Amino acid sequence: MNRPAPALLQPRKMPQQARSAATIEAIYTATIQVLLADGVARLTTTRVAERAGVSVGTMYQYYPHKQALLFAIVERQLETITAAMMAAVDRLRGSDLATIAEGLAVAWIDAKTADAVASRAIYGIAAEFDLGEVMSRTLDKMIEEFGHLLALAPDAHFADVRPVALMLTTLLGGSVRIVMEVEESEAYLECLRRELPRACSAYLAAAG
Amino acid sequence: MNRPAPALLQPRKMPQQARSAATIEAIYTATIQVLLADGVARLTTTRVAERAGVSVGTMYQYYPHKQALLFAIVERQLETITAAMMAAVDRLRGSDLATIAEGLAVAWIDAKTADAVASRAIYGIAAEFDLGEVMSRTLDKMIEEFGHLLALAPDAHFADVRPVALMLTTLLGGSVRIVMEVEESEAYLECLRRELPRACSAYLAAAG
DNA sequence: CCAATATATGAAGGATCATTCAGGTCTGGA
DNA sequence: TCCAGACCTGAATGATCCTTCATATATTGG
Repeated sequence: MNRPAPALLQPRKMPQQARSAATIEAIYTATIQVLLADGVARLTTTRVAERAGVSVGTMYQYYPHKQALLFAIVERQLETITAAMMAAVDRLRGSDLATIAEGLAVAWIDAKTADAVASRAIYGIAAEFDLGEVMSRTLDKMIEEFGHLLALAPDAHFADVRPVALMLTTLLGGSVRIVMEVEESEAYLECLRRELPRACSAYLAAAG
Repeated sequence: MNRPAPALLQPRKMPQQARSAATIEAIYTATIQVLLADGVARLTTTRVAERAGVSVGTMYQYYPHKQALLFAIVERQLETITAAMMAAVDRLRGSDLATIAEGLAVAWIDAKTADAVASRAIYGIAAEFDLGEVMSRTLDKMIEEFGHLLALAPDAHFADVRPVALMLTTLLGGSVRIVMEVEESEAYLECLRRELPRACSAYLAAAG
């Protein structure tokens, strides 16, 4: 399971008929459901297939192994999050520090909670096999974008934006992550929604 | 693997001779090593036993199942971290906000990196089976202690310390977590060491 | 030195699971 | 309508792994 083979990680073939597209979608949903209901350790190719109302063989038509399936799921989720954040960045270009901090924090929490179910499920996979590389890439892209955004803020001048952008990214990523790991998340999340923007804002002000 | 049975999670018996104490220690070390070298998915009772220079049967004399072993490891690690933080709290009692923020951040990073190897390995287990409850308990204790500490700070008065303590805990826990998840952690960690205290300090100042 | 007890061994049982493949069914275009 | 290729099926295979237990060795108090 660990240390994915470099090759063969991509889907085996692309759907050409409507029917197979539906199948793939069903597999995606089923995987997340199983992940949530039973956890990573109980995520079985058979179980996923069953839940998706599909035969195991069908799964293997699209994914060369279980790893590839999991990997695809993670990738898709990361893309969704990234897209949401890039949109927020665009929206915030030229704003002052406080607005940026608030905007990014809110966008991040929203993106994560909008699909909290999937997000939480994904975290389960993360440890299962080497996602360090994909995660790194995603984080790096965010750090870079955040950096540009900060450099454009009219009310601050950073000697070096990179560490600040990095820290900001870490603050966002980390706090949401912790919340999702804990059981009774509701009240917790409520609190985060109020405090995280404040924390980000305070940090940027101090760093600028 | 998931959803641990409520009972039987504790070690099966305590060592009574020096020899078995050594065995248990060997098993502990071996587990962490295997965890790091091969990942959770490849953590096998046999593999651990082999690495520990012990037979599988011996393992089962102390732990009723693999789960119990993993659970014990996590618990031990959490205790270490908690102890370090409680010590820091004691040391910081009565200090001003900036000192508290700085002190806690540094203590946290130190505690985590001192045993980065174990910590990183532990994160791998966390997703494997339901640690939400243990984690929650640990976090809650920290939040409470941090709360007391903040309430005693001479240079600030909080209407409600709890959300602030919670956010502080989240900031610490989350950022370190992210760093450990990423690949090229060294430079990253370096940055965190400088920025995290600043972020915490800024947040506390803004909240007080 | 001798039980009595603690500790260690590791082959074998039984279960689960990823993956394959030979043979079906469905769909879209000609 | 028909067929080529897309798509689906699911029992069988082979591998891996957790856990047990009958047996063997070590330690300690007497």
